Amino acid sequence: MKRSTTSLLGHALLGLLQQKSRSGYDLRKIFAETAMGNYSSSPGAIYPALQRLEFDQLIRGKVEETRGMRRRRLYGITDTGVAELKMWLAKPIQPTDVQRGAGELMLRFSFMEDALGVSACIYFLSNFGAALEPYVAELEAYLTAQADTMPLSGRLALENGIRGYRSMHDWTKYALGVYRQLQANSKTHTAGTRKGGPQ
Amino acid sequence: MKRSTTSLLGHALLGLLQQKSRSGYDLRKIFAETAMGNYSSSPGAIYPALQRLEFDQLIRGKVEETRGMRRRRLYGITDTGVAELKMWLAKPIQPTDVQRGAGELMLRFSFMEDALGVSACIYFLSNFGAALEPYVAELEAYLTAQADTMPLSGRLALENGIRGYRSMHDWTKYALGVYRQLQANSKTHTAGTRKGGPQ
DNA sequence: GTTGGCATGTAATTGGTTACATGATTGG
DNA sequence: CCAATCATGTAACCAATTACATGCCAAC
Repeated sequence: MKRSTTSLLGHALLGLLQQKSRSGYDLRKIFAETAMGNYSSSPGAIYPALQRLEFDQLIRGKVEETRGMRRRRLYGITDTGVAELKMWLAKPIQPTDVQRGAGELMLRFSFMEDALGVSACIYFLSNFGAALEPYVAELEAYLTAQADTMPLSGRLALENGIRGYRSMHDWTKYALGVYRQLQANSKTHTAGTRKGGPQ
Repeated sequence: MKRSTTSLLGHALLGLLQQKSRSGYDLRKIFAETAMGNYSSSPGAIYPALQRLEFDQLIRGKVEETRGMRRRRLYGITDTGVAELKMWLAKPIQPTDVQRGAGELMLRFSFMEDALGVSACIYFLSNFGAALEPYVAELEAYLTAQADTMPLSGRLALENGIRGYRSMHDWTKYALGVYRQLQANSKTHTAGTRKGGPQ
């Protein structure tokens, strides 16, 4: 057993463990109860994934004894794990990433600020927007070209896709604005306004 | 080998084969080149899936000889296949369907008109909208409750999700309008305007 | 003292990814 | 004839789903 690659779920776990140490159960609850509902959450997925990450030395588990609690294994990220996470986060955006629904890109973005900082987020967002534009254009071209050969429900489904990607594109602009303002603020008053900003 | 369940890819193939008979290569091209890019398209996925469908008698393949073309196996859907497809399309919408990103729901909708007719589409769209509303509300509640405990990029990612679902909700209303109008038209002039409608 | 939720795991099966292999046919 | 593309497949590997199993601790 040599192991080397890390799956999408593995990276999601890495990202969460970089925020703070957690147990497998904590992680399952996050996937089950929070807005990250689009990931597995079943024990048969989480625990093996954690074992793989630990085998690869990306995380390390310690049985959290004492404290009157049930025995639970707390996982923390290692330096190697942080490095792997950063590499994953910093990967350039490929066209296929956006074709496949952009779910992985959004996951990466949600961990990005803590791991890579604000300027990396800005860079990512502008690349993301630039990747969305031609893709939306392509979908629209396909729609106008093929509209009369496809069934109405197929056409409407495609229109939904276009709307979704356009909304995502709008969002990149909005998020860029938020980050640019945050960057400007941190330059004017040298230290203040971490977390929250104006209103 | 008994087989009985059909995967998502299998249902996508069934839906496409219900429109018309196609070869494995045709199907691969559709996944690779059209807006259905969020499905596999690799030969290692398509051909085994077709074999499973044929084993289950949901489709039937015939080598299309003659015609000066290379040998290719044309698959057509069977009556059993149509029945399975209709069952899948008619399944009630579960909350998990929308949490998981609604991709499967949109796939079902895109095949729905041909297989189940306009009134089924209307029924589906109104249920879809009804399922989206509380989910959007839940996400928004989570955002306002947790906004200050999450990193900014996480918060923004969540906002993107909310925007996406809201756009989908708007779309269900738009699509409902299109179908209602189509239904009204087909009642006034008893026969006309199949495929295309006004304009 | 037993029910129910916390917490961790494993085994069987299945399906997808990647990569490779092969042949036929058309176009230059 | 050679390259590209059409067209179909297979094999190794891996990860996720489902379902099951277990054991602790708290509360009633």
